[in-house]
Amino acid sequence: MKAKHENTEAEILEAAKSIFQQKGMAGSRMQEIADKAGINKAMLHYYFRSKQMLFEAVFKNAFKLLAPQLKKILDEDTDLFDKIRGFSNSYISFVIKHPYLPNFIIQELNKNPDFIDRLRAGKDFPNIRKFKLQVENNVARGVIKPISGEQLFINIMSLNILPFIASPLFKGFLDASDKEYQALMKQRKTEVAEFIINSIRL
Amino acid sequence: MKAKHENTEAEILEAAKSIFQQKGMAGSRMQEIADKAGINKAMLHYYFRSKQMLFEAVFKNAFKLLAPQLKKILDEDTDLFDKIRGFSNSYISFVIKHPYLPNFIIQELNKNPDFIDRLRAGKDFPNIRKFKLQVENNVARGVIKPISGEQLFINIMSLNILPFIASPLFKGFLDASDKEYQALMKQRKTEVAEFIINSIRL
DNA sequence: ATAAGGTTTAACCATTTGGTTAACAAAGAT
DNA sequence: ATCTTTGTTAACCAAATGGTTAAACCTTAT
Repeated sequence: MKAKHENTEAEILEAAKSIFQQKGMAGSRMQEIADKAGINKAMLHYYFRSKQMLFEAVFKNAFKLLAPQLKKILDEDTDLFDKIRGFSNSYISFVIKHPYLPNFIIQELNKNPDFIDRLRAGKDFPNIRKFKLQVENNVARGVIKPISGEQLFINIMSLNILPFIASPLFKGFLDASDKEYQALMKQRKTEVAEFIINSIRL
Repeated sequence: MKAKHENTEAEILEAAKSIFQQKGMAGSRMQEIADKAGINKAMLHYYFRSKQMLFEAVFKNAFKLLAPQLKKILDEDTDLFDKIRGFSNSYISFVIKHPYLPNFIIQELNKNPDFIDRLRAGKDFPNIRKFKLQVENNVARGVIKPISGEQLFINIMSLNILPFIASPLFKGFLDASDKEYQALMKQRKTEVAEFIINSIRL
């Protein structure tokens, strides 16, 4: 074997992802990432030069995972109602796999809004154009009440994303245990889509 | 005058609020807070002992500002639909005054979920019981479709809060300028409430 | 006036932290 | 075999950072 670790770079990225997504850029320590990867701290710099560059690698990877989720709702060619149901359903599965990811992206984007420009340059950046047309078409055909694609998109995202991002706050207000809150989220898996569809259906 | 600054403690809190809410606990520097307050760094420790205690003072103040907003929807005695309209309308004004506050609370609660227990001890902690009864009553009277108070509460919060928390992300997806996004938010001031009411009204 | 009290500051301190270096190890190339 | 390249480590470094201290300052009470 050439290396003690099979794929050091990937192991660093995995550890960095875990630490960065839980503690954010400012709250994460290079030493902690190295420890988690079971690797000498100098290796982080050997492979990624600086904390900033390691962070950006993690961030881009995270965004690459999230983008396809959004593409489902923005670019697919399915019926609008099915789309809403499909997204709400699959987003929850996604969050279970990557609990810290959406919040991580939103937070670091808040602290560094110009990241979005660099992301937009990437080919797989989600675009709302097609979704807008679909909504306009459904409005014109009298299938749904008048609403702009932007507002509907924001509504769908909000109803699906915030319950996970703000779970400690909601757990507090609802006085719900982890288990109870999880049950609420499971229930939402179908209920959210119907909530949205009920609102716009004519 | 006894002091160079009229009310040093308040000035520190104001500066700390500004820095902490923008950069979070981990990303904030005591020196930066002192500079912003135009005050020697030692004063921060003189009045608040440690960064942690200064942070908790800021956090409690922030929560004290947010709680009454939620009380409006949870405890007031107005009609359900008016409540939804009233909250959506007033929340946006609140966010304009305190742009970083809701995100700040959600973030720091995520990093420190046991904060919520300490907050719950306070007298003015919002409680959903009354709202649940109101929703159940409206369902029973056939005014709205069947929905649990919890889910409706989560929906109202999500639709109102996330668009501000995730504004850089949404601006990116919608390819909207600051001005355009602000216009969308203004439009939501009334539209969100109708979106919710449309969904549940029988 | 001056003693006493809280308030403020500059200088200082110990620790943490991101980053570097020089030496070492392992594998392939010659 | 040994030279070269790549990967890895322990030790180190300078800067940043939260926190402390001792002296100075200012106001009020005596």
